Amino acid sequence: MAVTIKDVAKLANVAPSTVSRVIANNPRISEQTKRRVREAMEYLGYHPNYNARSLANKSTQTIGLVMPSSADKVFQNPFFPEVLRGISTKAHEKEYTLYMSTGSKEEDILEGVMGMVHGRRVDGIVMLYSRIDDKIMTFLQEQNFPFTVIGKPFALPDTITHVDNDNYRAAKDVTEHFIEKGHECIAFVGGNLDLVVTVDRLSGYEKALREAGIPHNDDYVVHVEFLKEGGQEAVMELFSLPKPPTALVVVDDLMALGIMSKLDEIGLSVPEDVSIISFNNVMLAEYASPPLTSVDINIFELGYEAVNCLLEKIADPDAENKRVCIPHKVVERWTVRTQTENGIENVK
Amino acid sequence: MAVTIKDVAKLANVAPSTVSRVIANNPRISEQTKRRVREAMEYLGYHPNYNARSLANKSTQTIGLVMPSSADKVFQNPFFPEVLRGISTKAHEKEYTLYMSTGSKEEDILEGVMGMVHGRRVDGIVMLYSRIDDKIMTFLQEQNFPFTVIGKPFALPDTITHVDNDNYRAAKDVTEHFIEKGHECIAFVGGNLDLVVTVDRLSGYEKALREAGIPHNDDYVVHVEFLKEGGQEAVMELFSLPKPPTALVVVDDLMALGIMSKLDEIGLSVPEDVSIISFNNVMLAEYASPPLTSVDINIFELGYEAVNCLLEKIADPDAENKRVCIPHKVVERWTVRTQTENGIENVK
DNA sequence: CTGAAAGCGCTTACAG
DNA sequence: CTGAAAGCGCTTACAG
Repeated sequence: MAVTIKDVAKLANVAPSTVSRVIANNPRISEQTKRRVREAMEYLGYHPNYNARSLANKSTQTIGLVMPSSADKVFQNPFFPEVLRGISTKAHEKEYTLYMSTGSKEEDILEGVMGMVHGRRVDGIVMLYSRIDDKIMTFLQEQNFPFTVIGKPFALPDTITHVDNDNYRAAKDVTEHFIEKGHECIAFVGGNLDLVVTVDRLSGYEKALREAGIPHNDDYVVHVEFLKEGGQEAVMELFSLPKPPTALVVVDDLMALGIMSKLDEIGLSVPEDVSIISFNNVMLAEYASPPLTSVDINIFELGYEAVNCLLEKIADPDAENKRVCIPHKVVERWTVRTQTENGIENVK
Repeated sequence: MAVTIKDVAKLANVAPSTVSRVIANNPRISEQTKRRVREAMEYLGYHPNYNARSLANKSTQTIGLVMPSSADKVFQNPFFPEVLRGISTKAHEKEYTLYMSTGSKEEDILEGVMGMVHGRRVDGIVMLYSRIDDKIMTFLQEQNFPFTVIGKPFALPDTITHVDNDNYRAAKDVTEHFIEKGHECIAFVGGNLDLVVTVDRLSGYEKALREAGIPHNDDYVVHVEFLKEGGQEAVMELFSLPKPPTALVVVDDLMALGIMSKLDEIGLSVPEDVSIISFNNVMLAEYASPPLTSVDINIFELGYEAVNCLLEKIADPDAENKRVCIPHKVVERWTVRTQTENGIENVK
């Protein structure tokens, strides 16, 4: 069997409890015995058994991650590696480790999450997405288990600590940007309406139009599954309209790529015929042709802060729930042009 | 405190050991008491504590994942969500859960892995990449800890169970495909030479050339970091050559996208001026303009099989190490054309 | 500053 | 078919 605290204790001529204390670096142990014990640990190649530790002190030093269903198209979005990077970074800093949900149906994932919390496998959970009426979120809240969500919880956002962008504001900015450039036929291509981020961005878009006195046109709002296939559908719908839009607010970079590829196919060019701004500013945006103007939502930061908040919550479960807002910034590249009565004026 | 096996035992009027047995569905317990115990569990809302269980029976039902450094560009490759999907699927089937490495320097990751194995946090590990002289792989092997790698271990591949494509063959196929189409100036754009996959594909490429009697040209082999930036560098190098290539074997789809975008910039068109075949057949390949001809390496399957093998290994640690080879298939789209003395013949 | 003891919540021979 | 007991490897009051 592996070497245990007892073996170390014996060799160092102390009690197991003393060994435990030097592991915890308890200040009440003399430097001398600490040294002796440490030598023994070194010599024997001792490593603590985390299961035993967790069982004894009721803390696991690990946080659970709830991803969207791996069957879901969203899962493929480069958003996830990037949030993961943020999450992983903060977790590593604080010496927490990561536990991942599995399963491809919501039921299965929920079961897994129940296992995490009831089985005491994790100290807290971060949800990497936020959708309306999510059973997992509901469960976590019922259990009063420490958790944090990336995105805005739809119901009772004040009850749940979350980190999000101001997606309403961001979409409004983007839409206003188009308006300033002279566009009036501005369409919104949204993703799954279950995703809170979609509804927030849609309201921002609508608000900007209203403020500018541009009548809302139902035909200009289309919702498709995230990702590229969706982009293509969107093009079919929008550009068979009698009066197609000249500018597109697209909720996701990948979708925008899909749109651009389809546009190309039907002989329309970006930005000459249609301008596009999308969201996320994923690496790919820069390498599209032409490079995509996109809203950088600081994905890394979203992940980083989400575990930061979670850790605070674990340390003090009764602390007030908070909302942290990660700033966004539109990164201008080459998919927006000024709209004039007839034809190209300049490309910006 | 949470409800434990003792509470259930008391309510059901049996010994804790009996409860434990009905949880394990031990056939020696009568159906009657099983029912009684289950009712008690249901009534009390009992859930087993996994830490206690793991401690007692020395098995965690979880597998550890070693990802490349999150700081590494490779991490962003859509390859990873897709392997993860395969991994997650098989793990879920067998009721295993997933544990993830964190950290961005190799040192840190190694430390994390040491924690996993020594701390008995996982029953086995799958490495999601394979690079030359990898400390983590060496460690795992020294410890004789059950693990499996996706890709081919560089040293002593017979000693380590792994699942891989026949990358040598695949690259050879692709190169021969170009040769059949009349190309002679065929370049190879590889990734990081530390990655075993790069060296395998390079040899396949070289072999095909040799067999066809095409002299090897050092200038036609360039290595850059995976992903898009790399693609752009590659273009600069290759197309400032006195005699630039007419066909490109590109080791990764994203890199190919970068290449295409750069080619576009300098006024060369695909496939008219240069043909491209890349690897992975990631979703994006289909939506490039023009859609990329790419080698589908069955990423999902790689992940799925990797955990399958791992589970076998955990069940029988002394079983022979094996290599499973996942088939590949080139998916023809629109980036390859037949090369003639002068100009376009047909696009295929 | 250190030790003896109890306990964390399970599982698993051993007995009957 | 079921129970009593020991044990998995730690931690943490309690005492001194």
